Amino acid sequence: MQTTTRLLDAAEKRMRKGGYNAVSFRDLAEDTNIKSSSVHYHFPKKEDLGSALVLRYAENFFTALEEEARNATTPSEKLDAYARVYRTALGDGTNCLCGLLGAEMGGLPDTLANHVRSFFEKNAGWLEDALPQTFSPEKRKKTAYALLAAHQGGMMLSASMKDHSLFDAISSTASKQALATG
Amino acid sequence: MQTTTRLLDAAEKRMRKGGYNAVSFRDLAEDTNIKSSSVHYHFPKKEDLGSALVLRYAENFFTALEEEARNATTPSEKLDAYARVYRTALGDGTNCLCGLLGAEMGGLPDTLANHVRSFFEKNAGWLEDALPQTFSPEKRKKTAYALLAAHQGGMMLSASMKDHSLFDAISSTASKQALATG
DNA sequence: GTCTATAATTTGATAGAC
DNA sequence: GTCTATCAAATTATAGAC
Repeated sequence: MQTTTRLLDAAEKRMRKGGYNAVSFRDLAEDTNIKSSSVHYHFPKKEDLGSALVLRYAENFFTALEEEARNATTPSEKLDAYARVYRTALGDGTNCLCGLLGAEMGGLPDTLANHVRSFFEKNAGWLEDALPQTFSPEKRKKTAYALLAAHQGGMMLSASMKDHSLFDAISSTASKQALATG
Repeated sequence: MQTTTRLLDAAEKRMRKGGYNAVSFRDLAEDTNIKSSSVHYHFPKKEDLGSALVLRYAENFFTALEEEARNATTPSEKLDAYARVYRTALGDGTNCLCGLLGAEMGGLPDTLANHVRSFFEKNAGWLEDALPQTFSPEKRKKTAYALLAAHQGGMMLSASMKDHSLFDAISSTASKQALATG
């Protein structure tokens, strides 16, 4: 496997545990069995590493979402697909990379922060499109952000309480409510 | 004002921007015009500082919640009071301290992590009690965590998108939905 | 692409004087 | 309680050889 990929894998694993400042070039060097100076060859500045990580994460996320929602036709099915992608990302119990970085936003380099905001905006946009066309545009926007907040909050809570079933309960409750209040 | 208090104020301001690892003893020393060695007198280890900070934050939160909900009788009024406390905490646009630390949970000292979990549990407990007694206990628990997730996620999103109105929209949407689906 | 070597800075923490 | 002085370790980053 490509060294760049292995570095991003190691960085994602660490960053999703403790955040941006919990990752060091030396840690990644040890994880991948190279020297920290070699890490700088792949990512000159830490900000470069962070940006690449968020961009890859976002790309993987929306690719998975497209795949998961391929056969979904109703809003309910689409929201289920959305929930499954988050649930898969939760995986072994780590928070969403962008949820974590979003929380640390005030301490991040600008370009990195913008990539994270972009991830949220694209999430909200996808959800808006997934909601019933019978909803007004304003209602769709509000509901989309409510769903995004529920899934981000649910993932953070589930990871921090070490209780995966919490996410499922929160996700299904929020989705059901979103469609019920047509 | 007490030095300990000024230190906690400075630490909270910094930690709510960039997280646990974004706060250093030297930063706090400069903020309060003392030396970093003096900061260690008040908080021997960084973990002590973090724990004291979370405990104070939680205490202030539930004191404010009790006060805000004093005259609330209906579930709707209670949820409004809950939302107002979060909205006040959002204040100038910084995330909830426990929401941020919850996201970083995997990189925190154990005692600190437990204090954060306790904050979430108490939040959920309060919400369970606030919901209509006509709801089943299981439904109250599920709905309580959905509301907690919505407010935590809403605060994170609102702070990171620099859009305060986002929180209001998310909060009111979630509360309305929670009570509508009786 | 990876290495050795190293610089410059930051960080958590302690000893002991006042 | 606060200070000076200091330490050991960690961290981001660069120069130059292979």
